[in-house]
Amino acid sequence: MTRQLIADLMKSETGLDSVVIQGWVRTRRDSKTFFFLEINDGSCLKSMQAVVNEDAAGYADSKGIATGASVTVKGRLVASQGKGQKWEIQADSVELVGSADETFPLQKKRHSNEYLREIAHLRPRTNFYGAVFRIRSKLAFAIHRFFNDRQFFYVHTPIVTASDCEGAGELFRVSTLDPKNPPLGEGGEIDSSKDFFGRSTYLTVSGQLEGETYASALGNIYTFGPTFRAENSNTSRHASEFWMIEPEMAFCDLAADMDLAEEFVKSVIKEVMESCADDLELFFNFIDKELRQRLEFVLSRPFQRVTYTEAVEILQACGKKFENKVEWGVNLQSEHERYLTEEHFKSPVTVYDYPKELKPFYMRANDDGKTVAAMDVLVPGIGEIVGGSQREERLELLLENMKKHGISEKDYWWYVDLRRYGSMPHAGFGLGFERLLMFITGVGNIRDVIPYPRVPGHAEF
RNA sequence: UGCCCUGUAGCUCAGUGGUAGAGCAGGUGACUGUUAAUCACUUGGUCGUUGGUUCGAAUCCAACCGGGGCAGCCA
Repeated sequence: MTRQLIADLMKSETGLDSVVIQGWVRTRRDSKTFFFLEINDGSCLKSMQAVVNEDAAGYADSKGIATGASVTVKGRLVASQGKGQKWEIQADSVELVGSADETFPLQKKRHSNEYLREIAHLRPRTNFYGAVFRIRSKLAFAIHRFFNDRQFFYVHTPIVTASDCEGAGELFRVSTLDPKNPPLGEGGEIDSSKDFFGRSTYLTVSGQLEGETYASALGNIYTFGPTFRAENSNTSRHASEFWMIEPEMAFCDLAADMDLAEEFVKSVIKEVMESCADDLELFFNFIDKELRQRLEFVLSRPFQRVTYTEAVEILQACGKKFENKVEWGVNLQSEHERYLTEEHFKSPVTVYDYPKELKPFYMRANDDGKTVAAMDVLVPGIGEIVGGSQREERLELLLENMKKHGISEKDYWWYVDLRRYGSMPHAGFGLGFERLLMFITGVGNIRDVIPYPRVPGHAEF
């Protein structure tokens, strides 16, 4: 007899004569001749209450069945006499599978997220983290479905890469050289040609450039995989290892790119709200009282859309004191982005057409000579969740840009080739998976939505 | 990387210069339906570390270590 999932039993229309559940004891309440067990098997937020009378098999040996232990309970699914649950199991037998002694760190009370991070191997056994990671799974699936439904192809871009991409932040080096005795070149520098790949390699910071090559063949593609940034960022929304979704569309301009980003965010939120209603209740009730309203608001209204220039004008005219001055040509700071999305528009905002000096070499120059076809989607509470652009498809302009940014044409020969052979307008964006999950759950720290978060100084587990 | 906050029992925290406390958890007992069960009793501490000030330091000061927040960088 195989175990049945509590998620399924909870939905049962009728009582059942013979059921088996296996899971972990959340709490035990003793009475003189019987006890209650609350058992969670991870299949859903709810735990199943089992009533174990003294005539149940295993009752005599049940002393070790305490919080944290794993158990098998066989019995009948019956309507509960008590309040708080529809169904409970009247146990015919109870069996201790694996005990948990009094050192088991999870107690039947609230723990701080900071404490639970230190026991990240056990925290998924709590209601909060169980819900986070069930939703994480469903969200990932919703993302694949979104693209699959629209005939996008899923491309696996490399995780080890040689492109010191975009001249952006620091990269993690990938090497098999002996750090104590690396081969040296004539100038005393490490000779990467002797390394495993015959050159310097890194963990990817983005699959975009490779994604563009596949969009230039399959049409519409997306990537969804781990991404690594070695920046010494210490904030609640940065991790050194995170997952990113990067669609890339051939024959597509910035307007359609923004349309897709907005549709994407709405669609996956809608799907998660339907498929994870129970788990989301926990966040609505205990994490953020305004969360439900905010998600429904996002679904019901179009995103606001402003150019960078308009955003600057709004910020300059709003009369609010900012720590950092707002000036055309300067990056919007967190406080500015937050003002736009949280106070001025009170909704997600897409800001587009940024000054070209602020953006990387691959973004397409606009006709005004000053801006590029870039866009960021900002959401309340988190800030930037999507960054994207239309790519520069014109060979001469791309080469010119690369020169300006000090990027070697030789290293990116294959990327430049796309502009030589059948070039076409194309666009895409990158979306931080964890940031989206934070937005949907209202969880305030990225370390609480990744099973084993990697941040500067921390790689335990 | 910069600025700020913080470290007391297994957990959450009180104690702010004069003999270390509470709730929960753990243990023992009671209880015929509990829901973070309840009730009674009970175990449990080099007050992060090192140094300094003081007759006396959990308390004041410094450094270091750990945790957190904000900013920059971005997703």
